[in-house]
Amino acid sequence: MLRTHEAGTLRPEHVGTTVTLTGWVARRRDHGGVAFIDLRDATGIVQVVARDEVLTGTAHDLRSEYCVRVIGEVTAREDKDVNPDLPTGAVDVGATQIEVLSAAEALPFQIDERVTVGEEARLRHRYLDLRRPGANAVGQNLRLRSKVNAAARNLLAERDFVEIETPTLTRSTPEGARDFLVPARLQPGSWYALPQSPQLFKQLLMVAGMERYYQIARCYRDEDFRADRQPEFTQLDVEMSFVEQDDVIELGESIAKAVWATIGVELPTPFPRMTYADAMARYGTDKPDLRFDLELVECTDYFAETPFRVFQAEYVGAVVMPGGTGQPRRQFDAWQEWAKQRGARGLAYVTVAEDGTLGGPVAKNLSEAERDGLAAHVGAAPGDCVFFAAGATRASRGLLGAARLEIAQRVGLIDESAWSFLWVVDAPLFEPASDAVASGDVAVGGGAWTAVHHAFTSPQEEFLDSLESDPGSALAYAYDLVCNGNEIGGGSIRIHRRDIQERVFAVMGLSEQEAQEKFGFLLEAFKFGAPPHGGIAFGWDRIVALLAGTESIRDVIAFPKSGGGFDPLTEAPAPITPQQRKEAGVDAKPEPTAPAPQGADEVNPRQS
RNA sequence: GGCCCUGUAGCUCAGUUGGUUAGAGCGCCCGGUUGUCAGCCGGGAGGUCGCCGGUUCGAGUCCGGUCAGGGUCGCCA
Repeated sequence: MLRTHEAGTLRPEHVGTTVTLTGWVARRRDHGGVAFIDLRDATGIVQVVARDEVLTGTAHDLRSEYCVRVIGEVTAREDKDVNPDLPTGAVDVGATQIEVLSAAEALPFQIDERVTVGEEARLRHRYLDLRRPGANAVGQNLRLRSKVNAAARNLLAERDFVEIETPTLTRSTPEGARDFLVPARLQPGSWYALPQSPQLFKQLLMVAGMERYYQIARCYRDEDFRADRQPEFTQLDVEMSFVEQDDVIELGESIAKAVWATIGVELPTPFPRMTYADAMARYGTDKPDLRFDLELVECTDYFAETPFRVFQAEYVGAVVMPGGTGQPRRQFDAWQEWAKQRGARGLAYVTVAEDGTLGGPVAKNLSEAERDGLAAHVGAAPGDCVFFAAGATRASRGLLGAARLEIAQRVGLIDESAWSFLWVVDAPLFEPASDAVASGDVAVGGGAWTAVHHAFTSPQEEFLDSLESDPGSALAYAYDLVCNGNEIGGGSIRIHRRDIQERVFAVMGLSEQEAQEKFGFLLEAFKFGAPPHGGIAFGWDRIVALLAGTESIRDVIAFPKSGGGFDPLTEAPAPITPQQRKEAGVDAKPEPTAPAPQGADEVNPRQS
């Protein structure tokens, strides 16, 4: 070792010890005859006192972020010189020798944690960003992430789970997003896909009798990137055989418990459960934030006889903004803009004055009876205002659900220190493909119905008889884990019976032949004694971000990409040479007459 | 793909109604300083105002386009 001690660990008990330290020059205060050097390593900072005679040779002009090795004796500081802000503040290291291990040019930004630096600069020189000290620094987030990984691995190892790696060069998996593609040099014209998740492989591992599998798996999806999305991201992926929904949920709770324990939070289990239908009706979303109580109020029946045209709709709902009546007019206008940004026509509102009379543009359109009972029906107090959405059920609830969050933020209803966990269960198995098409999605099959989760999700037993006659009512053994309004995990019990799988494909309009083309290898495997199985996958980046107390998953990824999938550090993606292009077979023309290799003519309509 | 915001020194930002030589703090460079701890003092360097075009006697400032970044909706489990 090049050192005997670590800088941040020195204490008065070390006084008199001769130590050798290594680290970086965090700061230098030169007084002519004596200089004070803050020496930083991963454990913290200690002050090195260097007299003139030590600062010779290259050590003479020590500058910021020089990497150095210091030999010296730990000395106690006089009382007046103690720095209470530093864990090592009661001691100095009196240097007898300073060796420059590596010089540093002037840095593109300061390492000092108190200096704010834009994200682009930090990403371009991520290695310097990671060097920055401080509890909220990215480097600390990575250390936390490592502990979180270990906590999960420990728990899963205790329960005899097997950590298994699956291929990253593979076929497309049926997750529904666009695949990243890799040309196959040895088969020009054929391409690998990077996995969107290890879904099919982990099911194969169940057929293989591994019984309990997990993996901290990198996943790839070629979609437009958002604040919270990276083209490559990480899941804790788990699959188990011979289990029912409750078993997977119990495991999920144990994992959450173990993981949150790394930040000293003890989660009470079991977590509450809510049905998907309930979540949509009461919160307008499948991932409700329950850190505050506010709920949507169903008003369709209340306005059944309404004279107000806008409220003569399939669905009318409301959400109350406590104290909202006091908002200035332009704020109400801003709410309209906010709603329009979300694709709504607007956001109707009614104010409730202190004397109980209703105001706002909508009030006069309502019948007298409707006005009289409205505040009581929606639970609005004097001074509150009520926002309404009317129209298609799903879209209206979505708007109100978003308004609910916006209200909570503006009014300050959210307890930022709270951890609210819940399971959302009983998700529908299918959604109408028209919904999917309307929302820009493309059905996996050509039928009227498409899978909500994925095509291998098991229907609950009581809906087996009505799968074909009433697909829209069928519920699945599918469950999402929600934390503070974030979906941090989700999974399902899978179909292991061939007959049910075929019926589900049929409802989705997927022919035998198409199914064979897409998932033939899985269906083949299922012929040979597939065990009942199910699993769950956790959004690892988001979970670590929650634990680290940061908004952005970029802050918990060592080398994240910025918008457009660009890596400011390596400047990937980059052009390739003509030679690479030739070898990769990118430009290979498919033989029109040759029989298409398995799956080769699958063109995802979304790609065109 | 739609909408909104931003782009000025290495970093973080200011820049008035369109008007002389574009500023500040930090950092950097040089010199000084024997008890500092975001040291202090003196001096200095550093700018294609993202890019292209337009309006104007005159553009960092106004207009059009474009690129990049951020946010948001669409998309995405």
